[in-house]
Amino acid sequence: MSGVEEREPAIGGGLSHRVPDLGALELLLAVARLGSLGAAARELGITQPAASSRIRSMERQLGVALVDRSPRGSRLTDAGALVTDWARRIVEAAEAFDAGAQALRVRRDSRLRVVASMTIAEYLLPGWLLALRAGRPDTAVSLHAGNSATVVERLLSDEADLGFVEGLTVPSGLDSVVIAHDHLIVVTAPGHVWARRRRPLEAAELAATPLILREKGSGTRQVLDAALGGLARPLIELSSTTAVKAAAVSGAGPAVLSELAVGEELALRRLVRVPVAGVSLARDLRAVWPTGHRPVGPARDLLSLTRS
Amino acid sequence: MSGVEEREPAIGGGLSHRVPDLGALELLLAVARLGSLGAAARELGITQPAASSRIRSMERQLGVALVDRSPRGSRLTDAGALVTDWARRIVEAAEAFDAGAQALRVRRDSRLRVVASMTIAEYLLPGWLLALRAGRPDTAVSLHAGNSATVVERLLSDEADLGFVEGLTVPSGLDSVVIAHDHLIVVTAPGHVWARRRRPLEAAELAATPLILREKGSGTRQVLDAALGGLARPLIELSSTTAVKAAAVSGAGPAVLSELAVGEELALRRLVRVPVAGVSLARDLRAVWPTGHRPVGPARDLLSLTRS
DNA sequence: CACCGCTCATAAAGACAGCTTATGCCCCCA
DNA sequence: TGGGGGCATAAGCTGTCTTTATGAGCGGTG
Repeated sequence: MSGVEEREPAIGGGLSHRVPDLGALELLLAVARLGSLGAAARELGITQPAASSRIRSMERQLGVALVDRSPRGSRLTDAGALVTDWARRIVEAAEAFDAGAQALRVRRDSRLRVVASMTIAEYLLPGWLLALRAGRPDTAVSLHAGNSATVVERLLSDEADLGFVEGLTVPSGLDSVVIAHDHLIVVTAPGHVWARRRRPLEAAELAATPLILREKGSGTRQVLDAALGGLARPLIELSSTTAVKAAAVSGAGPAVLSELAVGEELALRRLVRVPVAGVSLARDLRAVWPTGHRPVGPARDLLSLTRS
Repeated sequence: MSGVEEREPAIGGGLSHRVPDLGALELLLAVARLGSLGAAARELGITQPAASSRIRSMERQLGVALVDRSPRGSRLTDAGALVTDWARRIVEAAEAFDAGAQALRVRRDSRLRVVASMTIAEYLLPGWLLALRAGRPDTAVSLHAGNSATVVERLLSDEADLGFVEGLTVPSGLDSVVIAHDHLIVVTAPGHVWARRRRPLEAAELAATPLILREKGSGTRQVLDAALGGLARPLIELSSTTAVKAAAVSGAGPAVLSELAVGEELALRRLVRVPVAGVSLARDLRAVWPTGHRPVGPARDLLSLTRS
C-alpha cells in the first residue's frame, strides 16, 4: 500500500547545507547573464572579491566547477549551465514568495487592498503581483485570503478594494467579471489503468469510483459534488491540495484537483490527466467588487493584468 | 526590547534579504506538519530555542504572524498557511537542485553513471533522481550532460552506464527504449491573436510566420525544421530555452518550445498553447545503452522509474 | 614596448546571524 | 499539587560573509 500521509525522508537532513543560499543563486544567475563576476557583483551591490569568494565556495560545496574564469570574463561550464537552470527555478519560486509575502504584510495605508480565495491567492496572485510591481513599482498592495464569505464581507465593509473568488455563483451585492476559467481535472499516477484511457470517463463511472478528494465543504469538493449530483465517493478525504496531490502521485488512486495545482506534475508526467465527458467541472474565476464601485486606479491595473 | 529599525535594502535587488533562507523555510514546513516548534526543532536536529528564534525572526522579516503559539502546540495562521504553500514550492525546487547537483558531482566510483541530453537533464532527471534516492538511498549517481554525440561517445567508451536522448533517430551502436514523448508546442502570450484561435494552425501558416526560436543546431530547432521542411522563419533566435520563454511571455511573438519547459506557464496562463495540425512536432525521449549490454542493477532501477 | 583597462585571486580584519546552554513562565492533566 | 509538554528570553560562542587593500594575467593602444 502506498503511504497517503505526508512524510519526509527527514534523515540525511539539512537541505540548506547542500543547497547554496538564495544570495549565491542570484549571484550565479547574474554571472550567467552578465558574463563577468565583477559585473554581477556590481549589480548586486557587493564587491568583486565577495562575489568571487561566494562563487568559489558554491563550487566547493557542490563539488563541480560552475564558471570558466578568464582574464576577459567568465562563462558557465556545461555543468554550470545546468546548475544555473535549476537555480533559476528556486529563484523564481522565491520571487513568487516575496511578491505574495509583501502583499500579505498588513498595511492599512496600502493603496490597493485585495482579498482572494485560497486557491487564487496561492497559485495566481503572486504572479499577478510580480507583473503589477513590474508595471507600477510603487503600488503598495495588501492581501487577505479567505473563503467566499470573507471576500464578500471585506469588500462590503470597505476593507478591501478588489476581490477574487472561484465558484459557481456570484455573491449578491457584488459586481463581477470572469477573469479565467479553472477546470477541475481527474488525474492519476502514470501507472493507473485510467492513465492509458482514451475514451472519456462518464459521469456515472466517475461517481462510482472512489476518489482522493478534498474534504466536504472545500470549494473544489463543492464543484465536484454539484457536477455529480452530490454523489462523489471518497477513497480518502484530505485537508489540503498538497496532500491530495501527494497521495495521487504516490499511486493511491485517482484524484480530482484544480488544473492550477498540477501544471508541473502533468508536464513531468508525474500525474496523467484522465479525459472526462458529460460532466461540467469548470468553474469561473471572478474578480468582484461592491456593486457600483467600478475598480479604478491600481485596482483597475491589477484587474487588467489578470485578463491579459 | 531592542529596537528594530526597518532597513530598506536597495531597490529591486536583494531577494535574499526579503525571503527567509532555506533552513527557515524547511523549519516552517516542519512546524506546519508536526504542529509544534519543539517537535520541528527535534526533527531538524536543532534546539527548541533556535527554532523559536528562527520562526520569530522570519515573522519579523515578513511582517506577518505565521504561527499561533499556544501552550499546547503551534498551528499556522491563515497567512501562515499561504506562506507555507509558497515556501513549499521553494523547497521543492531546492530538492530538485540538490538531486541534480549531487549527481553532477564527478565520482568515478559512482555505481550508476548517467549521460543525458540537456533538456532531459534539466527538466526530468532531477525528479527521477529524487525518486531513485527514495527507493535506493545508497545508489551513487553521476550525471554528465551533453548533446546526442556526447551521449553516444560516453556510452560506447564505457564512461556511462545509461544514456537519455531526445531526437528523431536512434544513434547506431545503441539499443534503446522510448520512455516518453515530448511535444514541441506553439505558445503565445495570452494577448496574441493566436491565443484565441480554435482552428488549428496549418504547417504553411506556421512556416510563414516569424517565430521566437532556439538557435539553428539545437535539438528543438532541428525537430521544427524537419517538420516544416527546413522552412522555419525566425523572428529572433535565442540561445536558451529560458530566453525563448521569457520573450514569449513578454509578448514578443509566438514561440516553439518543448512542452516540458512550459508546464507551469501554461497552467498559470502566462502562455497559451496554440493548436497545430498536420505537423509532426513530437519527438521521442529514449533511454539508450550499448547494443547488447542490457541495463542491470541501478541502471535498470532508474530505467523502470522513468517508465512508471 | 610600455601603459592602461579590464578581468579575477588572495589576504586580513570586522560585522552579523544563528546556534547552544540555562533558565523561567504558562497551561493541562494525573 | 507536582510533572511534563510547550514556548520565550538571555548570554556567550562560532562561523560565514563582508569589505578594504593588493597582486597578477591578458589585450588593446599610443
